[in-house]
Amino acid sequence: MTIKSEMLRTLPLFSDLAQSENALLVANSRLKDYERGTFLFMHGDKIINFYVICRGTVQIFRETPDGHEVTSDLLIAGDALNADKINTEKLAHTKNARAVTDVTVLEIPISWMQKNLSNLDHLAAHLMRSLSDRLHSAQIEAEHQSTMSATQIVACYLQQLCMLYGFDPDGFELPYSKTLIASRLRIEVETFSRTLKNLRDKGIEVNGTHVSFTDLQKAEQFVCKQCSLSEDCQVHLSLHKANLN
Amino acid sequence: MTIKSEMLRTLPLFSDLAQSENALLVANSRLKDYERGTFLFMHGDKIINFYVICRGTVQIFRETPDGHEVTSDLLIAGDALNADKINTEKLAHTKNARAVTDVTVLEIPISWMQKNLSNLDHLAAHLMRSLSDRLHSAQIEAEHQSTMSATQIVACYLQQLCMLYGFDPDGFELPYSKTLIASRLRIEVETFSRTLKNLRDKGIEVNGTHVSFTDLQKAEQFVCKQCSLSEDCQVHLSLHKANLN
DNA sequence: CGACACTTTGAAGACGATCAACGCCGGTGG
DNA sequence: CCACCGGCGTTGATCGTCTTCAAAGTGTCG
Repeated sequence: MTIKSEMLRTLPLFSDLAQSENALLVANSRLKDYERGTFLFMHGDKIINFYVICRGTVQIFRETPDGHEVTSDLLIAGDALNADKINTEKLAHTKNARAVTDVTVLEIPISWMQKNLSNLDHLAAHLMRSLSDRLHSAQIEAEHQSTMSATQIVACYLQQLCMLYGFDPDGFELPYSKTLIASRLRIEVETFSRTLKNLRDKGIEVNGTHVSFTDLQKAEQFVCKQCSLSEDCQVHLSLHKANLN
Repeated sequence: MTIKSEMLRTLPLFSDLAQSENALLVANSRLKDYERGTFLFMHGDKIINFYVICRGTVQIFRETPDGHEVTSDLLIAGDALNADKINTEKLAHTKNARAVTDVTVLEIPISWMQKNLSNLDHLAAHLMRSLSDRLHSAQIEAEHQSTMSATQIVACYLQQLCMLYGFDPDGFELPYSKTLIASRLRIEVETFSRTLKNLRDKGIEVNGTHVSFTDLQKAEQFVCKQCSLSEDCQVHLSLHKANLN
């Protein structure tokens, strides 16, 4: 039980909760593992749980009528899932959530959240914060999609990846398959592959799964300002470094 | 003072607030008019207020380096503005907000919101709901941008317009200039203009500013499912009808 | 070894952006 | 009253970029 309580405290979402709040959460949640490839939920399933990812990566995606897979998000440790379902009348999921790697999540019944959120001041604030952040990123991304070239989008993503995951700019390995990344960026694998060549001129070298920023300054000025560094990834960073052990 | 109190109650965001909450809000907010073309705030301005639109339309937009104007949102009566700024450390706006028509807004200091939100249970819940909804639309839109053709996007928008604004599908006038709509949809005016021709085959007739759905069934199956009707526009609808008088 | 998923490369095609020109107003000023 | 202008909308032609289709190379795992 104490393990769980400690686990909760390492999650940014629950970091500074009052003793009582923490205890309540511990009592009303459970840690669960999902094996690589298994589904947390599928399109059409009843909306039951709110999740916080503790370990691994979860892919949120939809299938288009023609059987094509469109991923709308890749969630990592520290991210909340279904936060936007707490205040809604929707009963069924419209997307699928699948474990990309082996995954550990904290599950909390949405119904419980709905009833008790007003008693959990700090948590409510964190959730709002989380929603705001996510909304912000969504808007930035939308702007990118319509403003920047595929090459710029990829450059931007690689840079974000590096910051958010705490990788070394001088050299790191892509955490996902190129197919998955391309899908996440809403471009075709072929296009993605081709952009990597163009990026060499922009100070970003990619060979196989190995990425390195060879000319940070040149890379910096190629991607948009908004993406170069944000403050709020620090929480994630510490969490990830803990997981790297 | 009672007028303002009544005004508050007509806003979905504040509809079912407790007497005490309502009173608090009345005391800490003010109604303000903005003339067509004036700015509520500009890029770089300090973030001061949370707004709720009571009348008119507000355009949220950014200027790209090359002087091009990219609108990220068009807000109408009932919509909240800056809800995502309540839980943030950001100090300055990154976008502009301009009155498209003469506008009335309710202004509430963000700093006050930050301090008192935990005492306003209902309001907090509404705000979360509002954020969730907005996030949801943003995600849908992102999906659209990468999945659908310009023609489909326009069809989808026209249909949403019709529902959200409570227009008659048999015939209504576009509420904004085509330039503005195109910008909102992140396509060029020329492209927008051309899509309108294609739409005739799909059961949507547009002449000048006049729109009419001539074949609802055909139109319906041309746009995506998610856009065909959502429950939560009812609140807006009633509000708008009140404004039409 | 062979099946299969992933990645790369090439060639063709589609779609939207861009550039340029024109018609259509509504307003302004001579 | 007319001439001129600027903003808006349409249309045509061209161009660039991304998708699509096809093929072949790479790697992994049974």
